[in-house]
Amino acid sequence: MDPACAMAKSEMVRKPATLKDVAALANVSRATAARALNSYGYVGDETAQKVQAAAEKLGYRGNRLAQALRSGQLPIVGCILGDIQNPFFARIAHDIEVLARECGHNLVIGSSEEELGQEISLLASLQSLSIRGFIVAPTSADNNAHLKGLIAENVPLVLIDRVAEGIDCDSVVVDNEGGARKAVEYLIGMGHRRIGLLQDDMRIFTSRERMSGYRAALAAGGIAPDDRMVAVSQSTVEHAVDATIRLFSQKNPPTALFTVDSLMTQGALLAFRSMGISIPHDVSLIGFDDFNLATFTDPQITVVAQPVAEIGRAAARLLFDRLSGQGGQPQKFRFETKMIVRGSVSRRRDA
Amino acid sequence: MDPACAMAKSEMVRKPATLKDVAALANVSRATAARALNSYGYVGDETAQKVQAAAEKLGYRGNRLAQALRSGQLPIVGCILGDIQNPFFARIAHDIEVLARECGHNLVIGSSEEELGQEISLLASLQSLSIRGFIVAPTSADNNAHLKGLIAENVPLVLIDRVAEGIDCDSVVVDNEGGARKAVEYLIGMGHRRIGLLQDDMRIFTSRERMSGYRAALAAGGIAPDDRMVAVSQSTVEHAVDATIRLFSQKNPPTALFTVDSLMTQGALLAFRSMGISIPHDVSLIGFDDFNLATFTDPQITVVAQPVAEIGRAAARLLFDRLSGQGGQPQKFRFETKMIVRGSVSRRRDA
DNA sequence: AGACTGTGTGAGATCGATCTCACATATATT
DNA sequence: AATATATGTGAGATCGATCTCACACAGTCT
Repeated sequence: MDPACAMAKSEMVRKPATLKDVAALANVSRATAARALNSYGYVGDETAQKVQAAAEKLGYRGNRLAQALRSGQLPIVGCILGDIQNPFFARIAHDIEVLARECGHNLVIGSSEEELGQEISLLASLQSLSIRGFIVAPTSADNNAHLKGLIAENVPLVLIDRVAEGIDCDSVVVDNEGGARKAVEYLIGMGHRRIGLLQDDMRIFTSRERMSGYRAALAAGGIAPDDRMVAVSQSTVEHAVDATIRLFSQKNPPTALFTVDSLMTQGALLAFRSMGISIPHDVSLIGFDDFNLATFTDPQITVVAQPVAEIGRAAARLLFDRLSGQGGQPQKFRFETKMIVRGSVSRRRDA
Repeated sequence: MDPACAMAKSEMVRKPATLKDVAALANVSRATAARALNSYGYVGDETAQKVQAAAEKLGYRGNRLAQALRSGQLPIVGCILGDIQNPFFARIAHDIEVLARECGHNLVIGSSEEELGQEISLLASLQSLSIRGFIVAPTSADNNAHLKGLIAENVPLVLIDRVAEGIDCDSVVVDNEGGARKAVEYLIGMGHRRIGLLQDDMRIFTSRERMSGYRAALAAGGIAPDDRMVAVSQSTVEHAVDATIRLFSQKNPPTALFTVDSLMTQGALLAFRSMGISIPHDVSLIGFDDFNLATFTDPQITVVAQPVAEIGRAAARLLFDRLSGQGGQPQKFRFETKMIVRGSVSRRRDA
């Protein structure tokens, strides 16, 4: 009556072969089979061949779970980023995955969605897997007991894109403050004085640093900071559109805008278009983080570019160095940014 | 002398607490502790509380590896896609991760980079993890013994974006042929007769289907297929640039181009710009798969959009339905595409 | 011959959680 | 009082791979 039952005898779930099966087929003990397959200790030539043949025949493929339980380590690394849909993180995730594969590891990925709670529970869940190490872009710069916990348990951790207070471990970030400062100084040099900032949540490390670069440049240019010039948004195109519209709907809107990441830059572009504001005629724009789209618009968008191709690789390299037992002081990389001048900033004569 | 040794006594690797530790602290057996924590079988109230307290105190967090070894299943699903950097796949990966998390699972991600070998070894490596199920965008439509192997071992598998010959399992794809056909018919309706196709490797399922829609539309329009109108490229912006340049450097270039994915569409855009070819004046363009950039260009690009927000969720839903024991015939979803007419196609009077 | 070393092998413990079973008690039913 | 049933608990097996240890035999050296 039930076809699944009819199938039961012939075609039922073919379980993967275990070492015991191999040993039985080769007429040796499990211990000997293990020695033959992992080539350690003494094994007779003939025996070794028998075991190899048996393993071959059964399609034996070890059980990494059992191995990991014994050794205490699963050859997997975890990676917790803000959002894989952000091309910046997508690139990083990709590079990490490639390097992990080269090192015989797999990659578990999780999005914190910039929520601390999510980051914590994700981390806990991965930690209980005896995962070997983590690469994390922490959501919060301050609130990081969970990261301290990792370090206390001696699990290798590399922070990426952002560092966290009181966490002493390997890290790879860029010079956010310097990059932001360069950008804003450039705007000031072009005659702008009412310079807007479209920034992300201040919990986030990069947002803080970029904000601080913005402030430093203003100060150096003798411009008083003005809260009306600053809008806060989440890092999505949609939120950035709204924030930009708010910022530019006031009486005395900025003459230039600095956006702290590429999704926000895109949001600003959309907002300007919908408001009929033209770049660079009506307003100048410069964004942190380069992105494909930046060269497709007219005019092309001037940006502060990060060495995105190096960040993921550098972080993965650091992690696998630790995993291979290298000790020593934590290494802290800070990459330089590079301003790419295109056409979205114009000189301002009045002001 | 060695600071690491000095540290050894006080601050050495704090191993996570095991059930045994909890049981010892609560003065009960492991069995009872397990019952108390997982609430099954009979446990005295007082005992249960003691155990809870002990677990709390030690920060006990079960070892998923050990649990998985016993149960035979690790609460992780695997996902093998072409390339997370492609926004289409990034979106899918993100949606799958979210749903996996809701179902108490983690996500292991791998890029096949469209290489069959990579796909096979990645799959083998994940299979030996006793991973519970897979979502795969198979590189090759024909060569799929590894997928058959999965099914033989009764590991739930959902194919996404592409199906594979002779593999009978759940799948989620879009109507590639219909979408491509609509696009090309639209071009024909606008008076074009020399219609170029920029396509991906023919191993790939979507590429085949889109090609076939292209051919069908030509045939229906009474246009003889012409190999000189077809260029093959890998699915990256860079390769697409080259291919487009080749295609449009010939004597009688196409008057319209249909590109089979968004990265190729971007490549074509760059190529046209570098060649001084203007859209839609000199050439009309329509791409498969919508993308952010499409609305930022001038003119905006007409595309055949896929319901990208539904694909990942649908696939994950299918997978978790299987994991929760639902049997029955494989379900095969095929989503409709939708043409979004923007400004990159112009009517052609001559021809 | 007796004491070595060098090879080869298997029995059994281990990793941590879970589950079955047997064995206690306590309460309820005849 | 005798039997049944409900409740609570622990000893030990299990998942699969690996590693320690003990043991067996070969050949070598005094």
